[in-house]
Amino acid sequence: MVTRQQLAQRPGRTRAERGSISAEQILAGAKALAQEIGLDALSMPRLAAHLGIGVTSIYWYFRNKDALIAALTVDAARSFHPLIVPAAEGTWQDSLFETFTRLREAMRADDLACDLLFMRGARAGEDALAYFWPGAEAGLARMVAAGFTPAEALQNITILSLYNRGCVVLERQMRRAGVAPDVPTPVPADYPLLSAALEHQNTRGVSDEAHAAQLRAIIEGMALRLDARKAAHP
Amino acid sequence: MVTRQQLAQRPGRTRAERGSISAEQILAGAKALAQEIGLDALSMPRLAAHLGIGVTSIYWYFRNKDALIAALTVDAARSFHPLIVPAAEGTWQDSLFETFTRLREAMRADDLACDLLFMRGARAGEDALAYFWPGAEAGLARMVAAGFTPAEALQNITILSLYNRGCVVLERQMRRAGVAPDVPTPVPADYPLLSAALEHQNTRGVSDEAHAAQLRAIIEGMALRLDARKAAHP
DNA sequence: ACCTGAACACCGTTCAAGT
DNA sequence: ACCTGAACACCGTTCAAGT
Repeated sequence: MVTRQQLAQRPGRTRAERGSISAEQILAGAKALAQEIGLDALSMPRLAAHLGIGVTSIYWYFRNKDALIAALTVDAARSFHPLIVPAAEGTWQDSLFETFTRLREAMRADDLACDLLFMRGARAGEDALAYFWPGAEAGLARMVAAGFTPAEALQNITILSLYNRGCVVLERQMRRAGVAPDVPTPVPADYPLLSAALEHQNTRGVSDEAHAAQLRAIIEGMALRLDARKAAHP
Repeated sequence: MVTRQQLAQRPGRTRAERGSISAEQILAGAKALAQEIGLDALSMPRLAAHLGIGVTSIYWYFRNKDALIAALTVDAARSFHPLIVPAAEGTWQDSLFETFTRLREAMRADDLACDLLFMRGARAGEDALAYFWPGAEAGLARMVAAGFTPAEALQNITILSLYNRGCVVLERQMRRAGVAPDVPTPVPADYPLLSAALEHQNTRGVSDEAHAAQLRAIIEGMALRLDARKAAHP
């Protein structure tokens, strides 16, 4: 047990010089510490100790803890924007598949970003949203070239985004709860269809194979709908 | 400002009689209080004051706050299980559409359940999962009768569940952040496709119309995939 | 067996003060 | 202008005690 007084009076802690602290440093320290101990465990005293400064010094750069979290959220959103750019080659189907596979993988590898962007976190803000536009526009262009209207193309992106968000949130919850993803769900024999279907699937997460298959199924459905519309109104 | 001492020493507060407190009462009080002030603001002292008992009395019935939250989560999961039952009549498409429309509406009307089941919350536990099985089995049966394999049918349900979860989480986040859902997203003119598509859509939530259209699009894609497979392997 | 307050180690934030 | 500790109202939890 380390009390707050002990933290502040740690040997080797001297008063920080004027100008020796910056908002960027605090933010970087908060990010590193949150990645280490988890967003829930991040506290102002812990952060101050991590940075070797007084607790209240943080308040000169961030109005309160919410403002600090908001800044972390914007940072997380920004770090994901390069992932939105669709591949230069291939069909619109492949492009969507790759983009959303990449996004899920990145999210799964970054619990902090997950928590900030999807779980408890604040919004990233309009400015962070702007980072996503170039990639989204390029993705839309692909689909419009294939025959979708802009509204249909955006609907496709929205569906895949929301599906992916659902995946990411479910997986994050399971990880947080410490549930092993590959343990099969036991189903009583009263439910023959469920039993049959769950033999090679489970409810505690989405395996890479299942995610890939589901993405492909959704995208194939979009392609078939486009074909059907083209056939109806040639 | 009401201090903890003042809470405990409120006039009219007498020592509760033996057997006058029950786990059910505490749970009901916690649920009501959390619905009123929000899950984040729920604290043991606040709950005790709400129930008119001493703070530490809660600990006789629940090992700690996590256990209390877990019980709330199971309760929330259980209250949703009647919503899973598919309608008795109509196509499998209509049945899926109605079920997931109903679920989203119920979730949007219940912030507490949202927070417990999807956001920060713990898992509901395997026993709560069992409540979903009868409805899921009935839904699977519909689709299998239409020609899907059990695995395909479960994939369909999974896709819609994850899509819906994504919707619900996004909407909860916007509500929490106090963002008005119908304010259109401003897009600079550099992105003509996005601008065109966002004229009748927005990024701050999913309108009822958009949700309905997206559900229908996903389900129609499933139907077309089934047709295509039947045509290929008659 | 059941209910309790005192006590403890935390937390976020304000404020008056140092440099 | 920037950095600080003391102080305050919280929080979750333990513990020894009441009934």
